[in-house]
Amino acid sequence: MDTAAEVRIDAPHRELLDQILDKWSLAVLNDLCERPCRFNELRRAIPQVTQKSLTATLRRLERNGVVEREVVSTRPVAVRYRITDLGKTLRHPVDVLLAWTSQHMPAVERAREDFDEREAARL
Amino acid sequence: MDTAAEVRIDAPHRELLDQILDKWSLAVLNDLCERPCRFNELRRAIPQVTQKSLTATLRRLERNGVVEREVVSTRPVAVRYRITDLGKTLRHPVDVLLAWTSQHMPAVERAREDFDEREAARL
DNA sequence: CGGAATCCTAAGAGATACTG
DNA sequence: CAGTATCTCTTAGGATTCCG
Repeated sequence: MDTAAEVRIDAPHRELLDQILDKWSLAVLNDLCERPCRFNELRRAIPQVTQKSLTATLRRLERNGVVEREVVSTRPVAVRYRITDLGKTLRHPVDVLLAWTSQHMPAVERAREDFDEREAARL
Repeated sequence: MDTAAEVRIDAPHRELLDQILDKWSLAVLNDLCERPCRFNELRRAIPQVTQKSLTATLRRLERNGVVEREVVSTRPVAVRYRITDLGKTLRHPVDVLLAWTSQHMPAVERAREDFDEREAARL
């Protein structure tokens, strides 16, 4: 795969990454990649998220076109969230990212210990 | 490339991503991938960053083992930041990410306009 | 069920001034 | 040069309550 070696990280790109890689978005996208989900279904799948944050995350993802919100007018209403075609294209970048964290987590943890140790010794 | 389809996004992975993909880290890593840089060199390369945020970013990256800090004891002191071998392995994931934003930015912007328009019409 | 509205706090960002 | 220290201020986020 040839990737650009000299990519500009300007404000728009930075903002987009912030909105798609933020605290809860990855978890939401991951779940929606497997299957469409109801609101409370997502809440249960991501136990630590608050209702407020989940709502905000879903709105943001919807606004950016990677998630779709479908209201089923039963009563009480059912709301179904699903990934869009655009959202599916995020799968690869996200997987590459998570593969990196999985693979290098041990090295990172060693680095942290070393750093903290040196820091402690310095005092 | 085979990437894991079912990766858990637990707290440690989330935290690591937060520390490496945060607001200024990508820009710093990008610059350090090209060449080692002095502190003020980085400041100039990333005009909007404040000294405080740049310091914090560099410390965080150093602690996670992706950036190295070398103090040259001249006077006044010179400090040289360089990417580590571990840091170099971030190049690919980051490039994939930036390739995604570059490629899909137009679609995202269209989605945003549609969303905002619908939002305005709803009121 | 799927939120919206409100209140609150804690972390981060900016600005400014100072230092080895 | 490369920071640290301090202060203020804004904002993201949690907890809680209420609603169609």
